Order: sequence, then C-alpha cells, then structure tokens
Amino acid sequence: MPSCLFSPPMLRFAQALDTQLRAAMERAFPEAAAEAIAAGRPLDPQLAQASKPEFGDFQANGALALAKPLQQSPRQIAAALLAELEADVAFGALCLPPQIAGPGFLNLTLRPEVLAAELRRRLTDPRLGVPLASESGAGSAVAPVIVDFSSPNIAKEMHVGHLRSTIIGDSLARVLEFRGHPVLRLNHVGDWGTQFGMLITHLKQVAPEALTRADAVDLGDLVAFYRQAKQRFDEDEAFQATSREEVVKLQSGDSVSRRAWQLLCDQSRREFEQIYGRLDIRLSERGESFYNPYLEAVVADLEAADLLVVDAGAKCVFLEGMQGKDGNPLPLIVQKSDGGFNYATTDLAAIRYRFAAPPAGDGARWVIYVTDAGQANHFAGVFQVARRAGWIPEGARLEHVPFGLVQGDDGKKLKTRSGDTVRLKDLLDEAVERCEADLRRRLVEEERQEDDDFVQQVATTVGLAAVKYADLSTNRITNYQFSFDRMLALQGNTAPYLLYAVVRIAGIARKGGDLGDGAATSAEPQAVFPDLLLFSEPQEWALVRELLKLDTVIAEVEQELLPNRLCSYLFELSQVFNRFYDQVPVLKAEPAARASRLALCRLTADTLKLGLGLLGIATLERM
RNA sequence: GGGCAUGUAGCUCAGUUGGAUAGAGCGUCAGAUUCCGGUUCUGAAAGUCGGGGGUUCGAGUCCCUCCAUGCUCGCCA
Repeated sequence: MPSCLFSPPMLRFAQALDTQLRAAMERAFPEAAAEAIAAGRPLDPQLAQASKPEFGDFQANGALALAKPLQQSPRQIAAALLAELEADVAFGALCLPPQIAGPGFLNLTLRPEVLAAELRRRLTDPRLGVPLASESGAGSAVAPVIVDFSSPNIAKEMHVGHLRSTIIGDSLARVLEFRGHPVLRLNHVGDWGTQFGMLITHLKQVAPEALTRADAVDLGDLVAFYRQAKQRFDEDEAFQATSREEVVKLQSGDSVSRRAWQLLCDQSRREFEQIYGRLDIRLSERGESFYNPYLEAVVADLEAADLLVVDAGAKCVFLEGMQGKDGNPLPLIVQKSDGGFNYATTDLAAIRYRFAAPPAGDGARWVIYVTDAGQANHFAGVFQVARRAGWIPEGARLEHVPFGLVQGDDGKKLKTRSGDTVRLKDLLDEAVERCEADLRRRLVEEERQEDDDFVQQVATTVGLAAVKYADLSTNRITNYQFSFDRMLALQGNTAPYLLYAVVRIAGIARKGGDLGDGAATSAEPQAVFPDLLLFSEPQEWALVRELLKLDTVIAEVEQELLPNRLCSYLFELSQVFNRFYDQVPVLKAEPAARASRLALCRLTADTLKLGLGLLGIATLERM
C-alpha cells in the first residue's frame, strides 16, 4: 500500500510528517532501514490520526512493530526516533516536542500557530483546502468517470429501491465532480426487453390509443396495464408467443412498434423527471436500448476470444471460480437458445462501450455501478467476462458499489400497510408533510409569524434533506431501517440537527457579525479577518482541528466510495460547533477574539454548506 | 448444497493501513440557562463486539470453524 492512502487529518501536514518520520527512522536505524529497503519493504512509521484528542493530532505506531527485529523495547526505539525528530528543524517548525506514551506510541501535536495559519488560508480558499484530483497527482483527470445509478424501469413507478441508488449515486458523482473528475452520470433505464413485448401486445388489444397518442394514459394506468400484461404472460401461451414476436419486431426496428415504445418511454420519462427535479438530481438518460446495436458485436468478440460455449442451445461463457446449484460450472448466458439477448449481454455491451476509446465509446478509466447488493453475483460474472474479453484497459477501475435493503420497522423489506411497494413519490410527500406539520406546531408554540412561502420552503428543504441524509448516513453495504420519526428528529445524527447549526451561524450574521461572506456590507475576507487569528479556549481549538479535517475526509470518501464517512464528519463538526457556540461568546467577545471567532463561524458554515452540498442537500438561513 | 453479505449498549447505527480504557445518537436517570435562535450544552448508568479456536508484542478488525439472518445460484432485469 502506498503511503498516500492513510487518512489522518490534514493531508498536507500528514505527508510532510510521514516523510520526516521516515527520514528519522533511517537515521536512527541505518542498518535495519537499508535491509528493509533491500527487501522491498521500507520501514513504516505507521503514522495515523491520533485515536483520542488528548494524544495530539497524530500518532506514530511504528516503534512497536520494530521491537522484535531490532531486539529493543518499543519505548527505546521511540526515544531514538524522538531524538532524531528533535534534531530536524522542519519537524520542529511543524510540531511541538513529541511525547512517548503507552507501550511505545509517539504522539505528535501540531503547533498552534501552524493550525491557525492553515485555518486563515482556508478562509480565502473556495475549495476549503480540498485539492483537485489533478493536483494530488492521481493519474490523468481527463478521462471520464462514469457513475451508473438510479436506473428505473419504463412503465413502472420509482420506489424505495431506486431511492438508495439515486441518492448514493448522486452524492458520489458530486464528490468526484468536486475533486475535478469529468463525470458522466448515466441513467441505465430499463427500456428494452421482454416486458415491452407483453406490454405493447396487451395495449394493442385493450387500449390501442395509448400507443398512438401521447398523454392517452398516465403512468398509473401504465403500471396497471403492466401488471395485467404480466399476469397474461404467465398464464396464456398464445399471449406469450405474440409478445415474443412483438419483441423481435421492436428490436428489428418495426416502425409501429417503435413508435409505441417511444410513447411509453416518454410517458415514464416525464414522471421520472419530476422526481429528479424535486431531488435536484442531474442524470443523462442512456437506457438499455442504446446498446442494442452493439449486442451482436459483443457475442462476436467473445467468440473471437474463444470464450463462447454453446450449452443447451444457449451461447454462454463459463465463469471461473463460480459454481451453480449442483456444483456445475456457472454460465453467463449472452445469447438465449431462441436467439434473443438478455441483460447480461446488454451489461457487457455497456462495459465494452464505456471503456472503448472515442468516438466508438466513452473512453472511461473508471466505471462505477450503484445497484443493490443482490446484484453482486451478476456483476462479478459480467466483470469477469469483460476482463477476459480484454475490454478493460490496463489500470482502469471497474467496480460495483453495492447497497443494502431499505427495511421497515419489522426488519423486513419496506412495504405499505397493504403490502405494496412504497412509491418514491409518496414517501417524499410524506416526509415534507410531516415536516410542515411539525414546523407549524413549533411556530404556534414559539408565537412566531411566518408566511406560507416560508413554511413550504422550509418543509420541503428539511423533509427532502432528512430523507437523503438518513439514507447516506449509514454504511451503504448494510440494510437500514427506514423511520420518519428518526430521520426528522431535531436532535441526533439527522439532517435537521446539521441544518440548525448553519441557521445559528446565519443568526450571528444577522445580529451584526461580519462573516465576510460577500454580503453587501462586508469586504473580502482578507480585509474582514486579521492575518493572525488568535484562539485561547479549548472549544475554539477543537473547532479549528475539526474544520481542518475536511480534505482528509473528502479523500476518504472518494477512495472508499462511502458517503456515510462525510455524514459522520459533518455531524461531529456540528457537535463541536454547538459546544463552541454554547460555551464561548462570539458577538460579545473582545474585538480581537471576536474577529477570530467570527472566522471560525464563517469557515464552519462554509464547510457545512459544502459538505451537505456534496450530499445533495440544500441549506437554509432560517428554519 | 455452493457463493456473497451481515451479526457491536434496551433501540438505531459508527468504528479509517490490526494499536492505548470499544464510540455516537435515541431512550433512561441527574444537571445547566440574565447569553449570539434550548432544534442547545454538561454528566451518569448501560457491551462476553453472535459462539469457539488460531495468527500477532497487540484482534471488533486477519485466518479456521460453528450458529443465526438476508441476498443469490443457465436462458426475467
């Protein structure tokens, strides 16, 4: 593992310290260091974020691992390292004298003036210290990253299952975009395949107008027709045969079928767009049908690579290291015995196209699939075949980003009382309605007067924020229990709690605190805040340290593709800020302290807004 | 039966290359408030990290095994 992957706070300092520690180790133990380098495993100081605040900012654990090979006690080794570090002028400029603690940990604390200067620098940095990917030297940032997410099915309504993919995918795309990657957000909608054959066949018989006129039926009707069609398909062999013929017609470009299909897609698309609009999500639609022209080439490629086997009439690739029910090798079917293609073929065509160099493809170097964990096997198989076919360029990343189920209070898959799947639209509506009711109750209690626009605006923002935040704040791989009561709670790790911290800071600005944030009366931050920020209270230092962690957290989210890490950080930042706000006066402080404290407020608000923005969550000035 | 994932406080969940006494929120109990919005803050109780074995100076984290739960396993997507 390269050393740039560790994740203590403040990447820049961490990298400097890591270098200094390595040099110190080489000076302290030249023979062991030389041997280690010769063996291809240079001595590692094991620099990490301090596990507790009282241990400082960083800790180096390397001494413990060296005890055995060096035949010395860990504390002795730590002492030798410490002596070398104290002779290093650059280290002394960065850190206070290190402490040896416990069995042999070396605790490092950054100098207050170093922290204050870094904080001051961030006040004038719109990126808040987060480097662009191109600046951190991580490969070429020109090749697009493709995030494949949301992917609802035509003629079906979006439900909670699409919620997670949509929200997680959007957040990951935002983080990657912020880091400067060109991101292609692809909506791989289910707009192709057998279901259209049966739907069109059914509609031709019972509601032909739906296939020739836009708006003849709404999505709700379509969903009902879809159910009926599915039922007939399962029961009626003649219907099945007609449906299959219809699929063939559609796939071969028959104009009547094609037009009917187009109308169905348009109808669904309007519905999807409403949801995406509400959730502030941008997506480029590129459905399964897009890859139709490439399906035969996929099979031909696999044939040429000598991977295809015909088994029971179907063309398949047998997967390495995967077994089916009876212990037989597991095939990935790319062409059915009736000559038709299935979803594996489409997914293979998509991978092939996405990695292919333009203009024949997207030229991606990194492709991310955000789908539920139940598809892990499917993607493992598809990815394996794509690799063996040679479609994945050297050094490219191809990964499935799985997520768990949304469950109800009973721990089972979320359903309505009547047992149906929960429509996404209804779920969002309920969140906003509950927020509004709660807000109106509070307004009465606090005897506040607000107009309807304000109430609507706040309820919508908070309601949608709560839904998104609840989804993003748990580790995506585990199932999570959906609960309006928990996600809308005003305290705890919830969207409202975070939003309230932003509101408090806006309150300080309204009461006369100049945050230098571009309001008509304020000048640039350079003029508003002193060059030297002065902090005295422990609550201030805690906030300084928390604020400076942002760059590390973003790097971690990008590496692990785990938005919940960002949520945890923003929650902790809000807690540290609330402690500061509660215990340290800002507006009533002495002028020198006041300016520095306003700077903390300003950077806290900026950090929360930026972080929530990366989660796709809007903030408010009042609530 | 095979594969993958999950199992941490009463509940919902974190836990970053293996590191110091396992963390948070809710709930419970006990406190704070002339103050920038109390949607706040301080503190306490609460754990055999599913069980067992192993590797290691050190294991919630890695390995083996067993148990429980969920998902998945050739022509749906």
